[in-house]
Amino acid sequence: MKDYLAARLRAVLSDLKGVPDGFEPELETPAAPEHGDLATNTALRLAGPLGDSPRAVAEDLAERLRADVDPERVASVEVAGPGFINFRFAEMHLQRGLEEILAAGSGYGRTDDHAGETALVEYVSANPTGPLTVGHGRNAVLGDAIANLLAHTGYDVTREYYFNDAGRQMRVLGQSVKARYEALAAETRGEPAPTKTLDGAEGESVEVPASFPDEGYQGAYVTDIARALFDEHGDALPSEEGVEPFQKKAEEVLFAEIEQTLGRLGVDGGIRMDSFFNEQTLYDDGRVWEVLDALREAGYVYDEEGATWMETTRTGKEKDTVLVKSSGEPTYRLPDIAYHADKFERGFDRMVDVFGADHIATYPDVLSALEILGYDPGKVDVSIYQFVTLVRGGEPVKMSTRRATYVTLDDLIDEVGRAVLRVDDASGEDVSDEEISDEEITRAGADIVRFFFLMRSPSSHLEFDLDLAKEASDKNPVYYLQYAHTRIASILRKADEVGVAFSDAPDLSLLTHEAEQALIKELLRFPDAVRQAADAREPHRVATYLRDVAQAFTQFYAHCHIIGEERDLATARMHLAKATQVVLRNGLVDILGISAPERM
RNA sequence: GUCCCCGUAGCUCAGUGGACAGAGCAGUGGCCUCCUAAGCCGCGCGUCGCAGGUUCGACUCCUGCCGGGGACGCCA
Repeated sequence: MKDYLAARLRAVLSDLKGVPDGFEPELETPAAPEHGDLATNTALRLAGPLGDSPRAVAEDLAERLRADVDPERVASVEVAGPGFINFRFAEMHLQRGLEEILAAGSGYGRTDDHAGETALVEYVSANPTGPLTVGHGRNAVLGDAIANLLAHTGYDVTREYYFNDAGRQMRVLGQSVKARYEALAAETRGEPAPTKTLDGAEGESVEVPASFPDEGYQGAYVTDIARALFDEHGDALPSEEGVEPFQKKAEEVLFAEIEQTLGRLGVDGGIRMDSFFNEQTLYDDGRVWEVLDALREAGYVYDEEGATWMETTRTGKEKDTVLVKSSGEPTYRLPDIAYHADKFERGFDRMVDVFGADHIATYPDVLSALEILGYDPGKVDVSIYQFVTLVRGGEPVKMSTRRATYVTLDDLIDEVGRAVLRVDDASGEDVSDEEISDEEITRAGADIVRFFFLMRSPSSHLEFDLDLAKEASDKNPVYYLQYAHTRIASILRKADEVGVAFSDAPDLSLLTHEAEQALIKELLRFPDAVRQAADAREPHRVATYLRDVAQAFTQFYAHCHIIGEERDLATARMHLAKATQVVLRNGLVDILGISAPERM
């Protein structure tokens, strides 16, 4: 409808003299229902250029539009306030819209705005140095939902995970595992293992093997990996030579864990990446050096103090940036540039990077380097999200990966899932009436975790209130949406039992109640809501929208019955309920990645 | 010091330059012989951090300041 009215406005405006070139009419859904179903500010914006008062321009435009517009779609065109033009939908438009929703089914909400275009969404991208934490969770869920949104606007989407298994971090991890392994081997031989003390969590001291790196990873998982190696190989692994076998085993174990965690974090197999891109390949095939040469040829690179620098002062930064250290080893920025160049070479029309706020200072370098290399940085969107604070009992939980004071995503899913299903945390015993499986805990936990990550704007610091998340009550906002879906499922089951059936030709004109009309209008906004969320890369807009849908539905539910009503009315209302279910399901499952249960 | 994000109801947060600023929770008052009350209907709740500016119109854009968080490395 928005598109239709925008087209009619453009047509009417083309008859007028003095309209600025490239003028695009704007249409919005007014906050107050008495201002109609859609409104435009066109007259206000054109009053100046046309040299007339806004009211007069509005009256003129409204007059022309009334003659132009299809009366089966638009019931009224009125001028109001300082010069707004308010449109009211015709009943026939609502009926047809409802039919379209039901006909489209799981395809409703999708548009072909970007049909034929490809997009790459890069997210998670955590190096395998430990389990995924709550912080990674926001990245993973946000990236996944953004990828879903882009797919809904027609993009052919590739989901990619970028990692580096050859850098300093991984070497330190390998050393950490090796130290634990050697201590384990010594202990088994009954030899004393020398130890030393490091700073651990919250100012406490931690005793570690003497060979443990000062910057080593203190998490228990490191010892688990060492133990696994010891169980496999005994103390046969060379203790004097390199860390390769330890690093390799750690990577293998941790990557398997990461994939498993991602697999839990969503409906239908969870988050599944299409591709894992190893930074190391950029070294192996020399691409890193090709990029450096190209930047040098373009005149943006110089050598000083044994290091190689990029003149980022020429691209708007305070300082120049080191690309290659005096050790001959590139900083991470150079492979980042090469990686993005590779994305361009693969021919994507649109590239989205989902990064935490700590990357905010680095990506401008990558974008300006790309521009220097002749790529269009406008094709890259960097979606920055702010950090997550986990709040338990009103107090923030402090986290550090290295010192092992993190909360893993797995633990978060488990803790929340167990709590809402009332499985006793300590014993794992069900304290509810029914047997509860691990799958159910995962689903319940993941639904809530995903929703909490997706209900806020990415630019907003996210306060994850564990106590609220663990409440299986109306306080927990995700249930409001799921409950509306469940309720519809329940009604449709019941209606079937008493013999109210869907019809090929329902009389939808019977849906005249205020609550019915409001609900239909809400449902018809879905494609536009998806489009706006996709364009902004902001999934929380879908969550906000779905809340409005659920609310419109429960109001309809409170006022309008199905069972017990006259047959034709009952049938028409069933169709409306079904259409609502379609929207809730498509939004929850296909975009937010949250389950839409049949029963609760 | 420079840069980025945030500052909206008691709390957590929505709010595409528009018409009297919204939701949930918390508070409070009603509503289950009726398709799940995980619900519905009321009530109260605001110097939209402060001060300027742009605009017919600013919570929204610009500048400055104040407060909270983060980034500024030959770490990733």
